[in-house]
Amino acid sequence: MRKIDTRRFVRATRSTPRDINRQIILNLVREHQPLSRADLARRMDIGRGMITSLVDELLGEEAIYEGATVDAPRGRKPKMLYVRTRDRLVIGIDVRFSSTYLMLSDFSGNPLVMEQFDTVTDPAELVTELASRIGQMLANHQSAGRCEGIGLVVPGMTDQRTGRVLFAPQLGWRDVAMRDALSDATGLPVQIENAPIACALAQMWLGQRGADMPTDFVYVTVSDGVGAGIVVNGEVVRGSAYSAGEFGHIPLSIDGPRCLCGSQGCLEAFTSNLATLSRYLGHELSATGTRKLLLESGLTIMDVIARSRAGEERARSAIHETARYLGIGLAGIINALNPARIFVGGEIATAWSDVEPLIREAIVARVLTSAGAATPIIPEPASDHPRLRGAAVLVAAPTFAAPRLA
Amino acid sequence: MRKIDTRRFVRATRSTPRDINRQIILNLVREHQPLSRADLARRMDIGRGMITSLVDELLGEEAIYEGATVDAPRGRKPKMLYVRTRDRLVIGIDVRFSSTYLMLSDFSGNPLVMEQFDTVTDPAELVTELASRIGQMLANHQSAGRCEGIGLVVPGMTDQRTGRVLFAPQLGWRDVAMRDALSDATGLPVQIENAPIACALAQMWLGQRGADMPTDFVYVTVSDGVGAGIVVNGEVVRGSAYSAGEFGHIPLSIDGPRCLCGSQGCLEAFTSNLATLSRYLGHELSATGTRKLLLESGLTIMDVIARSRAGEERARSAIHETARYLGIGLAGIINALNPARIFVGGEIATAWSDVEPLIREAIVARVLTSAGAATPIIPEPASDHPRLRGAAVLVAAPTFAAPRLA
DNA sequence: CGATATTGTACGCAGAACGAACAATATCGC
DNA sequence: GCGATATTGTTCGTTCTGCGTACAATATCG
Repeated sequence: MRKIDTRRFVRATRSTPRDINRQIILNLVREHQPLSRADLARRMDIGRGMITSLVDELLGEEAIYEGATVDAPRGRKPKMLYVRTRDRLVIGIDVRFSSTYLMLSDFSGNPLVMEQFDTVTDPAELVTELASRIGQMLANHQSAGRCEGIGLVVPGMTDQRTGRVLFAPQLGWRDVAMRDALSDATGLPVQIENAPIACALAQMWLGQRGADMPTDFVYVTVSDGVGAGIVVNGEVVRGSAYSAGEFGHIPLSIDGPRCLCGSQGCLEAFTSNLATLSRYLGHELSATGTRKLLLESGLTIMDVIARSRAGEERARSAIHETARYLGIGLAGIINALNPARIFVGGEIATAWSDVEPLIREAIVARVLTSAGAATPIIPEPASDHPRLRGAAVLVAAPTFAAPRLA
Repeated sequence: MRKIDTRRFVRATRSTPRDINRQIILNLVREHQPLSRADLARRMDIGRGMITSLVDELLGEEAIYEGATVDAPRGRKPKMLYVRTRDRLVIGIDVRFSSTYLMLSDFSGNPLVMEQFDTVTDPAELVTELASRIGQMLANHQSAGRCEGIGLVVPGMTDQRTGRVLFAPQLGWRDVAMRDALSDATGLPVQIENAPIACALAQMWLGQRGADMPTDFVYVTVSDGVGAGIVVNGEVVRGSAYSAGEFGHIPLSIDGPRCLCGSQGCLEAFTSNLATLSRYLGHELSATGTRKLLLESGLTIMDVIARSRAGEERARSAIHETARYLGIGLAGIINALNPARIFVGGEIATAWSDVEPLIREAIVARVLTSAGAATPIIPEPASDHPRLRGAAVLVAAPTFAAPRLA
């Protein structure tokens, strides 16, 4: 039950039903392909004539294509329909603290090439570097299809409307007009998005087909910081000032360790990779000190995970403590939002069999309802490149999204 | 950008544009009345002919009515349109731990009568008592209009679909089919809802007209428990198992005081009325002990607030500590969801001038962004009867809601 | 080889948006 | 006082499009 916003509603016109049904067909084909026209008519409870007309429109726009006629037990054999994704290309970009990742993929997020280079933190220089690499990449794969846009994922708050990065502490960016800069440099449309939200979008649009993706879920990313992409009622939560999902800074223990944000006892101060590392090193977390120490020791979170698996007690205990605190944080999410699923991304996903029981234990101890305590927690390894897949979705999804109405 | 759910979509038919535009007109009149047909045509960017046709339909259904023709500086004088709410009645019911409140109101939530009686915790007996009182109430006000339904608000988790109260700890209810029982006993349609969500709905539909109600806000209720009604993208968050909004049980301090839920250091264990009272009494919070103690002493939270305002130091400090912890909890909400506003309901709203600075201080200390730290926190006194207004909305709002589509 | 089943297309009807013309009702300039 | 102008609300013909029916195409089965 939604209230109509009387200041910015979208009224219906004569072509509204057509737009809606066209989009439904497109999505049905996308998720249940191959489908014949008759299949669509049955699923939509509509005449086959109507389907013919709408499918012709989609075929004309080359949004879908007709495959081979297929065998049937009786009667005329149907011609199957498929969405056209293979030759519609997207550039996905994932800017991270140390490295920037670049991917050329199709509309389904299947990668054609991937590149990686050291992040240039100056925005103008980064745009130049990106534009040159993108030009090269597209030139090398001209035959694969036409590139329809660029999806740029940054570790920070973004404003979709203006295309600006509002604040990205890891890169030292504040109010940078990245979308227009990159768009001007490449001549391609650019979409920008915050990393955890991009991961959530990737799950929403590219998550396991067949099984149904719920309309309420949360994607928690644990890396240098801790963030969340929240999906409620099938839509992403951006917040009124684009800062929703800063999940790392909910309080866990008000007189806990000092957090890099300046506050105290934030979830992030217990469970971020930096927190785990400083716990392992027996060192207090601090903005300058910890990074310096890590740079000197050359130690990464993957090392600690490896040592833990190899049986080193100190590493094991550092990881386990992180898991316990993460479980407490997830319990808070479950009590507050009751999502159908929680995805956990980041390096900790590679040690899942070790940490999962501890996370679950903390959840069971703190979640009010038994249904909530059983919420599936699903790890997503970095090898799936969720951020880059999310970047691709930024460009591809608007084609398939429901029309905004009323 | 919403993804279409390919399993339960709603396809458009020939009458879909009409349904949508009809509903937009209804809402425009509701929120900006009085409006003429020509006003509507301008606001909707549509021909006046179309408006005539749609308005005739609404007039036929008696959803709106035509008022007097009004003066204009030039030309033909317009006939103004108004929504019909005065003679469409609703029974609102608010079941609480000790008392149950009953209200007969119109579709705008304006009360005609209010009653109050001691809560009967046995569901069957309560239904009998309610049915008898409702029958009497409607008989006494037959001339005021027709009653179109009952809105029932309970302190616990509810399932809209089946009309069952899943769990209401204060009443000791578990899986009780309240909707059907009350509907059978009264012959009226019944809607049930959880208390904080009902308060949020009341704000959404009946909040200050003129000023625009944001599409993202949170209503936090602080009474015996602490709960939240969350509104995101203009829709209420119910959660995948109907348990969203249990905000009282997010962790504040993992080795804090024991909470009645069995866990430790929940927000509720710091800021509920029971927590404040036991802090004032210098007593530890416990499920049986605290209630017993309060029953013996006869002390209520309003007493403590009164003593605090009168200058009693121990009361002042108990209230102030509650305010500080509440601020930390609200900071967590702001970091996680970034709502445009937060409403705070419950007895603490009556001491707002005392607690507001402390709440704000805690928020400023813990919220990441300056925009977030400035989030308006708005108290709503119990005298506004938010739960009962929410109950009325449960029945009235579906008439005005946007049609579900795609 | 006709009966039956199924897919996809063609076509006529009807519902509704759209736009233009028109009737109703007022003020203003002269 | 009267025509020019402005504004509101209605009517009506056009056009788009959903919807149902009929039909063509294509296959299997008895």
